[in-house]
Amino acid sequence: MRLEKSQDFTQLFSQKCAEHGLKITPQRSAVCAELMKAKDHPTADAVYKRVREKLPNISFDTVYRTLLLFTELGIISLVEGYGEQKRFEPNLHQHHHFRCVKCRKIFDFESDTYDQIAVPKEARNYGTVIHKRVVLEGVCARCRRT
Amino acid sequence: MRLEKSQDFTQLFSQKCAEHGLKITPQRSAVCAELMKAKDHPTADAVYKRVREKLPNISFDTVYRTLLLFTELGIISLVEGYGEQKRFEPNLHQHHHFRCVKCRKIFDFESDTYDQIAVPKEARNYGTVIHKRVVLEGVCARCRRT
DNA sequence: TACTATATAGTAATCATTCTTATTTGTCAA
DNA sequence: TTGACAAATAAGAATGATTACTATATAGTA
Ligand SMILES: [Mn+2]
Ligand SMILES: [Mn+2]
Ligand SMILES: [Zn+2]
Ligand SMILES: [Zn+2]
Repeated sequence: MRLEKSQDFTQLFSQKCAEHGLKITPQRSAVCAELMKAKDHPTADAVYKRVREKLPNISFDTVYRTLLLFTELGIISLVEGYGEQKRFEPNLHQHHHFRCVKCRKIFDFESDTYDQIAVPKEARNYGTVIHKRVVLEGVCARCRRT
Repeated sequence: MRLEKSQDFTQLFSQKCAEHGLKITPQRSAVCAELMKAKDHPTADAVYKRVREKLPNISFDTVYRTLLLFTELGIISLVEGYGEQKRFEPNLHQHHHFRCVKCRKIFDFESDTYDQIAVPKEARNYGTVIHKRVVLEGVCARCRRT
């Protein structure tokens, strides 16, 4: 039985909180709910704006801390960038990215071929590989048109 | 005839400056010289400290602006990071990275196999791919020991 | 050499991120 | 159900990287 993505997320959240003795607060639940819905790779500020629709009194600090906490717990992760604002990755499934160099949007795609690429000896000598990710950079269809 | 890497760099620098009508100043030359020597992926501050050995009066601002200028001109590029300080990439040759999640060092390696991986249709639909890069993340040999 | 657009140094402003502190709240044992 | 208390929050200040400003200096050119 494959869990729904949303159940997946909420479960992971509760489980990780329990594991680490962390409290389940309305703020954390709200951030979790927003991440669950997110189809993009939002900045902390973007998440803050979205969560405020539900919890108008939540502070930016709490959202930010919560995002870092979730990253720490492995509920989400960080997307590689170029020294700009942090962008968060709510998509837990192994996947790869197409990045538009103009509008900076990041598109997800999955590829068994990419997942299975062998690690060259030269790289293996550097250390133990935990994640493999392919980054494709270019100009997205929308930006190409303009 | 294959150019030496250093000639490569200096030539590219002069050529790009000429192309864009930019002046060749001692500051720019010094930054260029440091980048040429760099074996790592230095931050702006690291470059600043190194250049000051040669030009004690150079300002951080000038170094920073010069690094951004060089990036713009394609003499160097930026390394993908996680919302920390910008790190610059003086290695122009097509290559890939092993990143240590503990010490944050970034190791270069080359791989024809990686260079030639095909772009999946799903990714092609997003836009035109310009660069392909594989990012391997893990724990480097040194950090594994401790 | 003299001219002029460009570049620089020094410094201030901005913006993301992190820290501090007083107050509030979730959890749990009684 | 209640009270104690560790943990979490809001608000705002501090930090640190990045960017903008401006008076002065200089590379390139005739
Ligand atoms: Mn993604
Ligand atoms: Mn590199
Ligand atoms: Zn785009
Ligand atoms: Zn390491």
